[in-house]
Amino acid sequence: MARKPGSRADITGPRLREVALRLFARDGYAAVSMRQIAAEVGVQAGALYLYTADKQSLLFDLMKSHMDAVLAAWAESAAPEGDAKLRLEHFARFHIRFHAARADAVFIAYMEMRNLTPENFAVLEDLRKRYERELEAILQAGQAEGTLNVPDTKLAAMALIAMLTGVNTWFREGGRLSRDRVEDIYVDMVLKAAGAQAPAGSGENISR
Amino acid sequence: MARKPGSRADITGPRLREVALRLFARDGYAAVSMRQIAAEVGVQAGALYLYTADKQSLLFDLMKSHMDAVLAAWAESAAPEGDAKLRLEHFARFHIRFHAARADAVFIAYMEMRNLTPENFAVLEDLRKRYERELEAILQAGQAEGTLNVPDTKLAAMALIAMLTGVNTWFREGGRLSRDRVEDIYVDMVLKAAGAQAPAGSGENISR
DNA sequence: GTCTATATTTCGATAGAC
DNA sequence: GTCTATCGAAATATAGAC
Repeated sequence: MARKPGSRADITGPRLREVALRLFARDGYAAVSMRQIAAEVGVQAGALYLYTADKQSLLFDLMKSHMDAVLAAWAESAAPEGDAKLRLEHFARFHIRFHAARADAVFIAYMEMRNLTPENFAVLEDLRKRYERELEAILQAGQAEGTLNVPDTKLAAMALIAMLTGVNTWFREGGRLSRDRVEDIYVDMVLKAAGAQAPAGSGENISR
Repeated sequence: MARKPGSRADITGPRLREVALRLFARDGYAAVSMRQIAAEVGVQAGALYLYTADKQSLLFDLMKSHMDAVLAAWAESAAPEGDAKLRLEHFARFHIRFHAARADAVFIAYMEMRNLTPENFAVLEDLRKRYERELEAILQAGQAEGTLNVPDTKLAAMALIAMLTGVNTWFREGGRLSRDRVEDIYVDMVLKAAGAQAPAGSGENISR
């Protein structure tokens, strides 16, 4: 079986990124070798260096692309204005849905921070904080309005994001609860944790 | 400077474990070499194998010891009986305090699961679930009493633990908020998220 | 653009001297 | 019990042929 001598740069580039994303998420950056990635892409290890300067740049590009995508999607998410309770619910639903659709990238984005060089770490840290501040602004507005009640907006933002991102650590499609049901339950807990006055009927099971 | 030829097994064993815990937490299991550990312990790499069968056993022992310690400390924590709200507050405070005192072990315990062999993974997974079930039992009791209100006890248990454990990702001694203040804020959010009726005065800042 | 071949390091783990 | 020395495998990355 003769090997293909032709150029396939247009598909090898994207393939490299998608394979690396999957393997880094499954086994961890440090545990995955360039040879493993190359084998799954279908090229030799040396060929990968046509598409990435080195292994570190590959990790950084994946993580930066993810954070850029999160912030861009949030900016385009048609957030409601006014009532902070509605804005908080919108944020929670956005976060859960966006992150559910990109489980591998999410996992890498917060598991592999320590494998970044200091310079790359600083860039990602800044993007992450920018996202946190979006939530914090909602909590501050709610506090000012009196529709939300959190003891400390900065701390609450981190706590709520930790809770929401935690969905990814256990949720599997086809389990006991549907994706929509899980989303509703988390939204309920987030609103309560943020001190939103319980909506009518919240003493019973939430609808659906 | 002559090298010590004598036996120091009594201190090298514990030193190995404490160095490995610190380095695994900082750089990740896969990124730390036995040579690095040996260098910090102050022995040659080969000498480590007198105290551990291999690198995998070293990781597993650290993780299992941690989970055993969590469960033992919880069992001895003098949990109150009766009112589920008080039991939930006790759990939250226990969790934050115990985990704050063992940040490295906590970090490893949930970051390095994927680096365990399947057999070792199963053992740790079981211990982790046992701990989750302690919280779930409290939530179920509160649901039955009517003092707590969560849409799904199993899911709420995971969500609350994710939120509480998240403290470790950002808290540093000497920051804007004291350890006790952070604990109070998290307890407040946990109780609210679990649907505990707000205590008198919770509309203002909590005391302290 | 992809290949083979390889330079260079470093890895986990072991053997045998003392 | 710790050392030196080392095995065999695998790592990242590069050089040069085609």
